[in-house]
Amino acid sequence: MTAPATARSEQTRAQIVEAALRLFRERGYAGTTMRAVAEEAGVSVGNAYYYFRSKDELVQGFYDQLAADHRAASAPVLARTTDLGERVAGTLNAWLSIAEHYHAFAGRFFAVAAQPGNPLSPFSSASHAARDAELALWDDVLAGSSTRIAAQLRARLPELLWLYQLGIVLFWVHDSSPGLRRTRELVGRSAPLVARLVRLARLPTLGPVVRQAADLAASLRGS
Amino acid sequence: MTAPATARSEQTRAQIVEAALRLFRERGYAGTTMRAVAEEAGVSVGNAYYYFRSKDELVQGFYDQLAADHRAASAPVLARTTDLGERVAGTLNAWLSIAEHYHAFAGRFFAVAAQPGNPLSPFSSASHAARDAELALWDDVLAGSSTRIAAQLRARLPELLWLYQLGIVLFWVHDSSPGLRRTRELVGRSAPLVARLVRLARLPTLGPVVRQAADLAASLRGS
DNA sequence: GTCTATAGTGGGATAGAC
DNA sequence: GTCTATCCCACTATAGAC
Repeated sequence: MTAPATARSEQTRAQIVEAALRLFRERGYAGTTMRAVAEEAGVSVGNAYYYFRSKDELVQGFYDQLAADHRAASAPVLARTTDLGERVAGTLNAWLSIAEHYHAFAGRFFAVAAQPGNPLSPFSSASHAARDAELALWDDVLAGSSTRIAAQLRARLPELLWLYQLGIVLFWVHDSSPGLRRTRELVGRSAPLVARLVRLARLPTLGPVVRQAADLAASLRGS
Repeated sequence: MTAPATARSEQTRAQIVEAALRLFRERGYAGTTMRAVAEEAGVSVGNAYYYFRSKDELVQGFYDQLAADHRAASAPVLARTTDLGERVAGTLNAWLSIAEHYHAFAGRFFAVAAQPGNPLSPFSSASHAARDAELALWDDVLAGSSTRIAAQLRARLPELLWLYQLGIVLFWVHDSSPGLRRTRELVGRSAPLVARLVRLARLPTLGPVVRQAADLAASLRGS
């Protein structure tokens, strides 16, 4: 992070991000120049680069904002029900609602974020704050549910659900159906399935598979 | 495709792709300029753009070549064994072997390919030839195996395995371990698990889950 | 440490002549 | 199909104001 802590710089930084997001929405990512962002924010180009090393990095603001909003938007559902399927679906739908506005340029954004080595990658250490927040959210989803979970699985599950979320996001990015109907449908169908699988994992017959899967999940760490 | 059919243009096109891939390997994607590609191929910049609408689109050549090579590289394993786990692992390892050379710039490449609307997206209609080839390959993997497969699942399975492959590729792209050890390990651990799950799907207890999962897979089509 | 202004480089992409 | 010339913009450099 290039984060200086003074109130003054915080404000300038926020202005720039805000201007950028507004222009991205209006003109798309490619159609928005750094000159335009700087002008819209009322700062010089050099100053914009003082806060963000590249145009790509401007979307970090979007990234951060999204992670914070997600938790807030999920709170109501998590307070309302203890059914795991509903909690999972609700958490994903909350994300879809807050991200909806940015669907048009999210593709470009996630393409940038998907690059290894890019600080915006969800796997990079620069994103670890946002990732940790999401993992904590998924832990809450589990903690408040009435479903009993196989012990082997419990520790790994927030991470697996986060990966599941990334899959949904990937689908969402490519979804051009009106009103994002297809993504909503995918959430509606997959969330109960996920909940069912978590429940099934307690079956003795499935012990070995679950163990194998848990080992696999463990070996994914530290990428 | 922008494909004119004359022998002359075919050749020019091939020259450009060849030059591009060589330079990508040597200098990486960002380090390779269109000017350099054109010069290396012995054509003008404008001419390079006549064949490829953007620098991104240049990697289509890589994409096509990879898909074709994959089938060829998989043939030996598929001829050698009928064990599903080994066939799956072998097919994935074959891909890793041929793609190894390009690992350094593959990240950039797949980031581009992940953009919706981009003709390089594995889900785009422009890539349907390469995708169909991969699906056919996965169908062969299943067809030549000794594992009996739940009927409901059989038709969807090539597609699901292709998605599984995309997941592996995504991991590979972010894998910076020496010799790509971690991806190899992931394949070694996950392939038997996949085979086991396919086998388990025949259990009567799992009927409903499998049906639900198959429905889900069916609803994914047509993205 | 925060910011402006300005001038410059390099490279992706395009227009239009041939 | 191919070229040359040109445009545009991300990004850098610099010098200085507060």
